Amino acid sequence: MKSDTNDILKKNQLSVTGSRTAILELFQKSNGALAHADIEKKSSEQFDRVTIYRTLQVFVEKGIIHTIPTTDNSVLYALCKDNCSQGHHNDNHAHFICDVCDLTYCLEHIAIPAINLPAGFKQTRTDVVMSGICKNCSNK
Amino acid sequence: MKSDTNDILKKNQLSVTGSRTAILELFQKSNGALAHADIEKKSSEQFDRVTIYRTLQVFVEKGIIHTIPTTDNSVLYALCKDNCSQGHHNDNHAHFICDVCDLTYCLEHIAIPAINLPAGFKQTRTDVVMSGICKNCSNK
DNA sequence: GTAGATTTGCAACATTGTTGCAATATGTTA
DNA sequence: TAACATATTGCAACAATGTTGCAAATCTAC
Ligand SMILES: [Mn+2]
Ligand SMILES: [Mn+2]
Ligand SMILES: [Zn+2]
Ligand SMILES: [Zn+2]
Repeated sequence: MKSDTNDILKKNQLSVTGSRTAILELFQKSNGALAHADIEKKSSEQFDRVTIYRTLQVFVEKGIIHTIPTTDNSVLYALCKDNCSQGHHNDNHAHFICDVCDLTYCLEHIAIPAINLPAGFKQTRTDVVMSGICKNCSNK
Repeated sequence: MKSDTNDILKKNQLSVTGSRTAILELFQKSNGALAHADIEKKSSEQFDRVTIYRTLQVFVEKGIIHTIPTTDNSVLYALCKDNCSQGHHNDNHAHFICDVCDLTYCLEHIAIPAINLPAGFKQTRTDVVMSGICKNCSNK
């Protein structure tokens, strides 16, 4: 795990630091997406808030994590599993946010369907975010 | 226009007040979606910030406006044109956010395609948000 | 017009995000 | 390994955004 995060950071020309390693591990351990606030809580007392902001920013730029839009003034982040790279994200999968447990899933296997835009519009990114009740919460 | 907003408010069992009428008119005049901050600027000196928060909240609950998720810690709002009602939104169209002019379009004519979820997941809402360059900005 | 209910503005506060800068940690080279 | 140059971090100060309680003002129904 440690050497894993190490590799990821080096591959992206980032120096290996305590906070970057820890935050990256948090994402690897987590089974869903994380909000800034989640990271702040899960790694509390460890890093400054500002460091978390900056780390997330760098990770997004480098294509290590991607963002997920929400309707509640928060942004979620999740590990990129496709081959994303500096300034070029490639994760065109859908996302699912459970209204019950609040877990956010990357639906890696659900590709985003092509959508016909009106003439003149050029799309560079498409987000599909569904919400409802997840598998776990349905079976209860 | 005035009587228009009047009707909308009454139809939704809301008392007709200055701020509600003004904010509703703002949406009607606007050709795109509005963020809370936009409304604050466009109606500055008129209403308290808190009133705007509460008005938007009520409008969403009543199905007068709908939300659009973004990846920048803000939520956008736009008039519902379909027949939405109290607690039951019906606007399943896609949205487009222009990276250049920052205008957000409701693509009323672009229905959201059905997406096959993994077994156990039950979807109640789907947001499709595209970004790129809009028609206007392409032609320049 | 009045009474009762709703809405508003204000104040106070909490949370979230940004910036500059000095101290520290990291990677590199000798 | 030690020293250097560079990148990262933490802190402080600040800005922006969001929330709550409550009294004053406004609205609706009668
Ligand atoms: Mn994802
Ligand atoms: Mn819309
Ligand atoms: Zn769930
Ligand atoms: Zn544009």
